[in-house]
Amino acid sequence: MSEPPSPRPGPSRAQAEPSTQPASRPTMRDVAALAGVGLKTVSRVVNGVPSVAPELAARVHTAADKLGYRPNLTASHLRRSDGRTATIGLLLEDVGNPFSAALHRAVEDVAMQRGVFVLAGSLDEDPVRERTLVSTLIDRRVDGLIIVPAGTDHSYLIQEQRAGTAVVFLDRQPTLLGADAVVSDNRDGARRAVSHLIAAGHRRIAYLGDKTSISTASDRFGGYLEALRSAGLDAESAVVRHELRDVEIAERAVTELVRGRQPPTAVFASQNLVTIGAARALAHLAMADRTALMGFDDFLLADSLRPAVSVMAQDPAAMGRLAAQLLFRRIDGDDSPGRTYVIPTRLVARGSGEIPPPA
Amino acid sequence: MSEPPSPRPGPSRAQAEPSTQPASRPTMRDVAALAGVGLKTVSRVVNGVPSVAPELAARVHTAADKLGYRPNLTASHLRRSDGRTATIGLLLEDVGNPFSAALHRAVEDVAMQRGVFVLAGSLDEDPVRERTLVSTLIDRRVDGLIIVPAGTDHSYLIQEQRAGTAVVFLDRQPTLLGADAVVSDNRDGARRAVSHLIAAGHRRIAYLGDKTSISTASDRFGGYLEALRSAGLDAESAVVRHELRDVEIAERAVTELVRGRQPPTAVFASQNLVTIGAARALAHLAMADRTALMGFDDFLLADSLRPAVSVMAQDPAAMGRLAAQLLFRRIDGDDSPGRTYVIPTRLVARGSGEIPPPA
DNA sequence: CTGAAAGCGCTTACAG
DNA sequence: CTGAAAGCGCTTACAG
Repeated sequence: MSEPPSPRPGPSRAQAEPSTQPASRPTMRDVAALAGVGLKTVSRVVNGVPSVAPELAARVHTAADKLGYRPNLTASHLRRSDGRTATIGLLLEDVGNPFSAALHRAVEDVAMQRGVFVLAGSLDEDPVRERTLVSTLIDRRVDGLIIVPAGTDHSYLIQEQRAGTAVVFLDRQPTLLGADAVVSDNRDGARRAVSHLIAAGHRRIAYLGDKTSISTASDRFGGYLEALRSAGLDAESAVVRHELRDVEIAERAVTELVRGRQPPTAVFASQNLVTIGAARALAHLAMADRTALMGFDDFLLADSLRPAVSVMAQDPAAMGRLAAQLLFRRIDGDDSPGRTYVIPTRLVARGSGEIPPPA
Repeated sequence: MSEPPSPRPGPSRAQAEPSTQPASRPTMRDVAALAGVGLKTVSRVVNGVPSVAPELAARVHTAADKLGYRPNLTASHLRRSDGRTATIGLLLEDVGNPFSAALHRAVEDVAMQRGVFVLAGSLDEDPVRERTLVSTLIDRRVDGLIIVPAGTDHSYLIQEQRAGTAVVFLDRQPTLLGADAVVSDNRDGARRAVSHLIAAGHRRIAYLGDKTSISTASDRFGGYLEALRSAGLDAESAVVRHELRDVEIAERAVTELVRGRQPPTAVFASQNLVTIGAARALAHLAMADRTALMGFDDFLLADSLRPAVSVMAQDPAAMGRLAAQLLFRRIDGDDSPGRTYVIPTRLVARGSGEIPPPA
């Protein structure tokens, strides 16, 4: 209970001026008063308008520094004629997952170049959360919105577009709404991945995927089926497992399949976590060198596993960058019809996808 | 050149009302006029104040729906007596890297519970960028700031704290500033990791680390030295490599060391990317089963490499959560002296760290 | 070149 | 319970 070094006023001060109430920030008026100039002159100096007498400008700067003045951007945005907040919203699946994080960084880089900040949020595949977060971002008057959608009805955004809020979809297409979208070539990428396995001689190729309500998952499944059909394989009796949401579930699914009566000789995993689960299951069963594995979407350390995992790599940096560029084009006034931009995937052969079927 | 379905007025319209100018959003005044009530009544209804006659409230709701009214939160924040924007700033090393992304998600979860949004930015270890981004976040009047600092002088934040902006440091301590900080037990964690290697019988233990200007790196180096000394090992002649910023550089450094005249029997890597580089180098040299490896900070798939990589795991979720909780405590008025909170690390033995030295 | 008035969309403080 | 006036911190539109 030692006495603090600085003097502590009694409770009477706490009532008149509670200690939780910090000193408020100086405003332009304060600066103007101290500098002995008009409010508008301070505004000009702060905004770098050149037509101010050097002597006045100097006085303003001195006063501003003395008071520790910082302009209030939210007030300035409110009054500005363009009504811009220099803020965009970015709704991702989960800011903490690697794919979302890569998208985020790419968007940030484009936005920061324009002095625009990013309000990011995680949707966790929840359509209700999508609508809630879109709503509060609109209420904050973001200039635009980049959305990796969780829902399957985006007609609620029509009025927002009309009201002047730019909207771009990322990774997944909008539904019931015309808007720009940037997506991977999910269907074709999956088709090429599976064709790669077929070319190595495989006939029993299992599909392991996420829930089909996610459009990318169903597109990739479509590509899988297409590859089977165009090779004359029986797509009807193919081994298919949907709804694999995480590593453990995927691992169990693969373990079951491989231990089953007619184990697949190759596995196509439609997504990162599923690929990792599959690799893990094959390793545990000591089948990793005998069962081929192709994953959709690359991941860190895929090249360090044994065998190294072959994938159809997406390009999240290119996707995020393009989405941001499209958004700013819209914000700058482009009102052409919404378009979908497809970013190609790339086959990365590392070993697991090149394992031949048993002779 | 086909005619668009909707009528297109000529250039005269384009001048009076350019097509890039979207319809502006309705305001409270518009709603009040349509509902035939006062402005303040609309405000009450929008803010859920109960003392409004049900009949009036219904008229307001009808009018608001009809116009597609959305409240302008930035205007409301500007006028509100507490001056809060319900926004916090989060400055990370890089929103795209896994550790930063995990911190981000944890902060988001705490913030969203309070209806607070997060403006995130990447500093890329650049002190200038730190000051620039802090400045613009202050100008946007964020309620608080969570910073993974890049700089080594934070005295510039003293006036911001005084002006009422809450500041919490994350992962690294502030310098020349009193503020809350949430950090891992870097020094002690490193000491325990290296002691773990010593207990396995190692005497030549290499240190591989990031640049020493990063406080966490120097703390971990300190723990490494402490472990050597307390085991009576010669810290002076220890094999030490700093400035390893990425996987490739670390990989080269380890390759050189292991091929050298007195190769280490164990390696302590102070950071994720360095650990991965070390694992990769040992694998390529076919020394992974003969050279022990301990990393600081866990990473995805560490358990799937062969041998699986032992680490001192940090808890980014707990770190981010606590930082956010502390920030909101400050925002709510806590003005006690800044404190440092240390989150313990946990030794995860997976194999690589338990390899004994050659007999 | 400079500044007083009006207003961005809302809440506060105050009458009725 | 309801609303007209004033004002948050700034920019716009307009005089001087």
